[in-house]
Amino acid sequence: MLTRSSTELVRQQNSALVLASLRRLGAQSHTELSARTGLASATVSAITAELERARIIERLEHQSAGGRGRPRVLFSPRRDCGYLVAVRISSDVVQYSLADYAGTLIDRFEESRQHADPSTERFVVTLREGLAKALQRSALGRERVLAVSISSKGIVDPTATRLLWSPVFGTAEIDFASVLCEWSSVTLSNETLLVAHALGRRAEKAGEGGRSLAALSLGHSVGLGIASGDADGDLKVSAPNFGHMLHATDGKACRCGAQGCIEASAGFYGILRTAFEVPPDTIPAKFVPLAEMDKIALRARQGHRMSEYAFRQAGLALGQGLSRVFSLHESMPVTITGLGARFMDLLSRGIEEGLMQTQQGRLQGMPAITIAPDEATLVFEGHLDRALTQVDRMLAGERPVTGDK
Amino acid sequence: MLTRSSTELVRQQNSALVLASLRRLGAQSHTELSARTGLASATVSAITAELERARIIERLEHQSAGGRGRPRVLFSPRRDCGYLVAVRISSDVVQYSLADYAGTLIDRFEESRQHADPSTERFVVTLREGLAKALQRSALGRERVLAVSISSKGIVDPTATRLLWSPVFGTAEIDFASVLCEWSSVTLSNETLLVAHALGRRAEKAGEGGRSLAALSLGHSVGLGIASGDADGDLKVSAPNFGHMLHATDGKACRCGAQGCIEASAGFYGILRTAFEVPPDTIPAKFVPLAEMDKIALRARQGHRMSEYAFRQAGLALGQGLSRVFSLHESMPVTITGLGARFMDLLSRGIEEGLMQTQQGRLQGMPAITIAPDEATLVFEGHLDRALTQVDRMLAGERPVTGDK
DNA sequence: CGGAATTTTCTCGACAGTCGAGAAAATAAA
DNA sequence: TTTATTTTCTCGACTGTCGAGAAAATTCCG
Repeated sequence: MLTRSSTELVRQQNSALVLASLRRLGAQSHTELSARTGLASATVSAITAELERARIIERLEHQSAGGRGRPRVLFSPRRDCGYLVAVRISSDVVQYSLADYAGTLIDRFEESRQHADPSTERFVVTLREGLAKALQRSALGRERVLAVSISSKGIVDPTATRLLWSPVFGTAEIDFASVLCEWSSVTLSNETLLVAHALGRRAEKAGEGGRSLAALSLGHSVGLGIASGDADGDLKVSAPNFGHMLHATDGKACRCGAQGCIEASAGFYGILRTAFEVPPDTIPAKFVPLAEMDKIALRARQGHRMSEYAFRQAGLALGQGLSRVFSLHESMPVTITGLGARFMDLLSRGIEEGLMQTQQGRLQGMPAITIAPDEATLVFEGHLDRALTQVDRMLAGERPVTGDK
Repeated sequence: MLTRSSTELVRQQNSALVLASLRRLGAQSHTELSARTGLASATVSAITAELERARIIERLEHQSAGGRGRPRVLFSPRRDCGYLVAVRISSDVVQYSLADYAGTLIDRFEESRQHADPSTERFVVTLREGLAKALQRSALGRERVLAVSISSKGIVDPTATRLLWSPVFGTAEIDFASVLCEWSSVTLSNETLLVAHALGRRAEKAGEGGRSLAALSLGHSVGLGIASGDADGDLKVSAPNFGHMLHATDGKACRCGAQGCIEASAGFYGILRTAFEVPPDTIPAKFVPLAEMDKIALRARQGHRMSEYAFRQAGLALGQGLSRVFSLHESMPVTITGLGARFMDLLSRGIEEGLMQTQQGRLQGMPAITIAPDEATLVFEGHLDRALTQVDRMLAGERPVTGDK
């Protein structure tokens, strides 16, 4: 059943529309806003006036650039209107980034995690300390932070607050919303979902909106994010549990406890295991140093058979996995990120082989595959856009102070 | 980017809301509508008045049942307000059903298709003839038909008009919207998607809305539909290309031309091939009579090893495939329909085995599996609900005749 | 049989929002 | 200084929702 609608909702929607346009495309004048959003000029006036009164946007005094006629006055979101903290949890380190409402990075620092103790209680304590530190370093009050956006590898529940499974904490769940209840808006996202989100936005900006795309992150673990423009032109993203989807019943042990996962063949430890001819049922190493992987890759490039084979098998697992994903969605271009992207020369043959084995592969041909080495940038972009979009909606939803004139 | 909103859209949305409520839950009074939709009484008045003026709904004179106070007057959609034709294309027959706006079946007939000629041009001609016949049998004009809903097994493009691949026509595409351009609203849906849609509505009515569910149709081919309630409580359905998702690189030839598809193991021809120990690369039979399958099943139940094995392998393919789907979405209950549902006793062991091999299976346990033998009913229900929901939106969108008073 | 109680439906005025048109403002060019 | 041009702002018309209370239709009860 649909939900009921009312005139206030209309204003809320349109305010958010204006706000999002300003934030995504930068400062814009009255007329530009009107053209971009499709709203009548009068409506834009009403909305900007309200947002200005609420001190959410401000007018930049005129940039009297050429042309005759009355000069445009540009509106722009006030950067000090609020702040957001992005927290990126990875296996060895937790990175905190503070950004303002305009999306510019203000402060960033990292806290290393001790591998020895994967207790969630301990982690939550250090997380709170980290957030407190972020506030303190920039001398901000907690009420100035409008959103906390957390990311981790692993499985996130649909409400985007609970971490159901992760390589770091295993099945020990963490409900970030309740654990950080004193913070205003807490969301948790899968890391590769953020990458897909950022790539989707970039494609949108480049005028290729609406098409689906996939982000594949290769490293110690394997992650997939899918972004597709929905009917309203809104960006829909999802993060399937790709790394632990069944690849083959080959008995390769995965660190998740199951066997035959894609990661057991295509994660760093899976490649290492095959290259060194370790029995497939061996419990995988917790962590494989990148230098070790580089050595294997070097040997493979020099023609060492088993190393070459290991990468080829990894590629095959990825290719077949992608073909299965495409069967369930549709064929789409793939962008590869993560530490493992540097091995694409060794992986690509297997990937192609795996992709072309299915009906979907034959019907639609090989998808475009590109490499994006700057995963960290993409993750941060994703954090920003998701959190700020939410903030937009929140700010647009707040009714103006009545009687303030 | 979101889309702009306006007051007229609000009315449209709320009208559709009222209309959908009337159609789904039957005749309702003013107050019931107000409570159900959350709209103010005055708003309901305005909307019902408008719909009544447009001759889309009518008031049933009072059912003065018990209770004191002014008796309620029930509104109900006018059944003669419009009609819809549902066309179900299957491998050997095309079924036409004519229903009125209240969803009651008025006429139904079938036209057999000649197997010999799978040309799409010929088919389109007979399709038009079939539709004309449906009109003529009930003495209706074409303008009275508000929607034509077509279903087939196979892959449908996202705009729901083009058939991209089907077991009947292969890769010969048909764009039903352009081929039937003289009909008002033509939509094409995958058959199992309709089943999932109908099951989703049933679950919604039973108060189990919001949860995802999957429909698995077993027969000559294998189809999957997924229904899940989205954020607005609206029903989202999709039909992944499950039958031709890669199962294993076992070299079993599929009729789609690829190898190792789920259908090559779990479709009727796949089971037959294994049971009779035909080489796996044999081009599969076009059609396997149900009696033949029953014979194999009988032998399997009597302990014949190879027949038993064939069903078990089929189950395994299904179970592993489902586990992969669950990895990409989430674990969800499965309803099994189609001719093959009668073999569930033979399939279930393999299905369970396949499902429990993955992380997802372990984390979330075995999904509930139920059997729904009445696939035809479910398909028709799906046709009705999807088409009528669309009609609701269309009727609600039409502005009233001005000056008609 | 008539009035009170009760429940439902309808109506009216207030309020919120969008839109188009045209007035007002601000600048460059003539 | 005037005119042309472009942008921004303002006003009135229109549409929509909502709450409150009037009006309608029925049962209950003396």
